[in-house]
Amino acid sequence: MTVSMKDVAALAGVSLGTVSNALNNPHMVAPKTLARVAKAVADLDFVPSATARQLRAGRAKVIGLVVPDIANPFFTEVARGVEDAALEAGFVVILCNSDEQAEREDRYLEVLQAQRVGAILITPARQGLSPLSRLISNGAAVALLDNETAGQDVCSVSVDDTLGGRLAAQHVIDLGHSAFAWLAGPTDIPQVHDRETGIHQAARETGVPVTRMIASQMSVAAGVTAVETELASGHLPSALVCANDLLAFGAIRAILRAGLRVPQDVSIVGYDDIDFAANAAVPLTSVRQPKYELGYAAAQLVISEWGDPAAHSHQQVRFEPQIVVRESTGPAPLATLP
Amino acid sequence: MTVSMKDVAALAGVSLGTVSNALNNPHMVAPKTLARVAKAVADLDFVPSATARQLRAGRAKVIGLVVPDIANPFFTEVARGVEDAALEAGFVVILCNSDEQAEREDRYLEVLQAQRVGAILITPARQGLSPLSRLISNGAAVALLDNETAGQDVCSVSVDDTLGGRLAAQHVIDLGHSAFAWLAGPTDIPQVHDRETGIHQAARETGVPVTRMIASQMSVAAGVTAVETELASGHLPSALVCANDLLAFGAIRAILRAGLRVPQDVSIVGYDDIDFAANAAVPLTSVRQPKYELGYAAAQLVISEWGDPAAHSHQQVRFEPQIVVRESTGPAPLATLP
DNA sequence: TAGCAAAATTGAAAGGTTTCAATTCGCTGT
DNA sequence: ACAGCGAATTGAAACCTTTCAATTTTGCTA
Repeated sequence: MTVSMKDVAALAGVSLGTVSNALNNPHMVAPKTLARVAKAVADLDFVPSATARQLRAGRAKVIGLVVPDIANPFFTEVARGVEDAALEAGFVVILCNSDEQAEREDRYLEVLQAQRVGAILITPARQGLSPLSRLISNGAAVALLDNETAGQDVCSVSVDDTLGGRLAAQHVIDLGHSAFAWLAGPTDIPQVHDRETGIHQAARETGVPVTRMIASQMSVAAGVTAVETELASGHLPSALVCANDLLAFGAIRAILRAGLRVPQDVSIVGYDDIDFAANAAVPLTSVRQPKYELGYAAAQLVISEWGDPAAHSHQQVRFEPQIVVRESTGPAPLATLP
Repeated sequence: MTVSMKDVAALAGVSLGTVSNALNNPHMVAPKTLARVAKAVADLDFVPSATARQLRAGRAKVIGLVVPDIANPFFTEVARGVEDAALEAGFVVILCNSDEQAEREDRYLEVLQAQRVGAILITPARQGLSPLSRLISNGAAVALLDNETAGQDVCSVSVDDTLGGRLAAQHVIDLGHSAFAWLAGPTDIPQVHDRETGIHQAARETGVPVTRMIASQMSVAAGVTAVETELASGHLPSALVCANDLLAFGAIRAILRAGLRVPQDVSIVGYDDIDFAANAAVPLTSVRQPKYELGYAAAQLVISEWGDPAAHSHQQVRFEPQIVVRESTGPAPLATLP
């Protein structure tokens, strides 16, 4: 049913080893032999078994991509970058949604170990890389995605979230807002933490007060809930910086529903600059992260480590975010909100 | 470096075959032996090589998921369903974005063949399943995702797009709009075609005229462009049914930018009911597809075919869409638009 | 306690590739 | 014509499981 190298060898009238060389080291087989093998391959429609190759090699040209949630447009873009880099290098990507649950993450890491994957790209669900160490000692090239907490034992690719936080805060401060709120997500997410650090830095340096709200998740619905709660208590200042774009969209939704206008009454800043931000009903001012590039770079890193582990030295690649100003932010209103 | 069954066998003082049985057929090994093997497995931290298993079996517990674009929230949700079903059954998902390009699709199909994947879930970039036949004859279980054009040679899981189109059209007709427009995507996309069929059916049955616009892609940006062009020519009726939610968001954006209101001046209906639709600045009326369930069902189908190909008969599973009414649609305005 | 069936275990083959030491081939220079 | 040499090719081992026929052990019965 499935055609193997043996069939090719038989048809071409050469040995197994020669077929293998024709495929992988063409320079060491005579041109006429090469042609015969090529013809046999074509005639039989032969595609070598990656499985067998991997068994021999001990590790697979496979990248395990472990992300909290592929439904988050940020990770979707990252995944595209990873996938493109992988395809170019003949790697394949296994998709693993951890849902931020350590248990599910562990499950996947075990699966990836069983697959003997050559590389892992992960945004860990929790601090530390202990569950990864087993994989690493088994020879997998690991890189941390958008997370550099774990230090220098592995590669990491991230965006400077502290800077991003500063940029967002500085933008509303520059617009003249005399106070603003920070809509954080779950505080145990490192990215959220770093953005908050940047925001506090900017606030402290300029003396502008910042209040803090917490959304239960990084989702539109959680943003709606958080802002509606705040509106009910009547404390919302004239500008709001959100931990990501989804929360920002939720905030806009809640504000419009309350009969207020964006940006005339409240300015909103998002974070991530997802695709949709540019064309939302109210185009969103946001901190852009080079998402695709992040994924692409991360994949290249592990692919190169895979290619020559000895020559590899772990790197911490860090991208710079930038603020993209659109219609959801504007000058501070003259009067205080009701 | 990597620990194999041989190591386990040695430590437990049994043969290879016994270890294998202990792992896969525990009922046929004596309890005390089982315990010894289990202890050795635990002590050595042994995880069996999926690669070796696959080589022996001739096919891998792997699902190749080939979609046009994982960045489209529809497919993201589908992917989640596929992934969950896969994980439960001990399968792994390889992510393949075809970008609707036949060439890239072919590339991936070859990769999947090399991997000897046991199953393929695909939304084909073009009609017919000729490029798939090789995979099928190699024993892969194939199911068509959201596409049933190819007939009865394979399983398929889809949503009744014709019905969906009818529902969308009927909704605006019920609201009293005396005419409406259909914003289609690329006409060679089967789903778009079927939705259009449903729309025409409803229009014909009720005698309400429908005009047709075409967006170059199924994206927000393309929606903006298409509607702005139409607005410039001044022909936009008071209701607009869009081929998917992204186009609908683009339409809303263009309409708001033109100084019109949604739904007071123009009602907008989307299609897919992506996550974001419920919480957009203007919550979107949309035709809901059971996306997650679609993916989950499709994965179960191929997994079951994989498990017992002989007992399997190809099925065409078809889900029913339903319309979800939100704030982007309202009664027809009394006056004609300027 | 011999004899037997059932239960448990073993050992070797197979699956498709890569690798590498060993062999053969084709020439060159003498 | 032939030694010597590099180039091309071969054959077998190794990678890690699963499978299954063959063998050994166990637990009974007569």
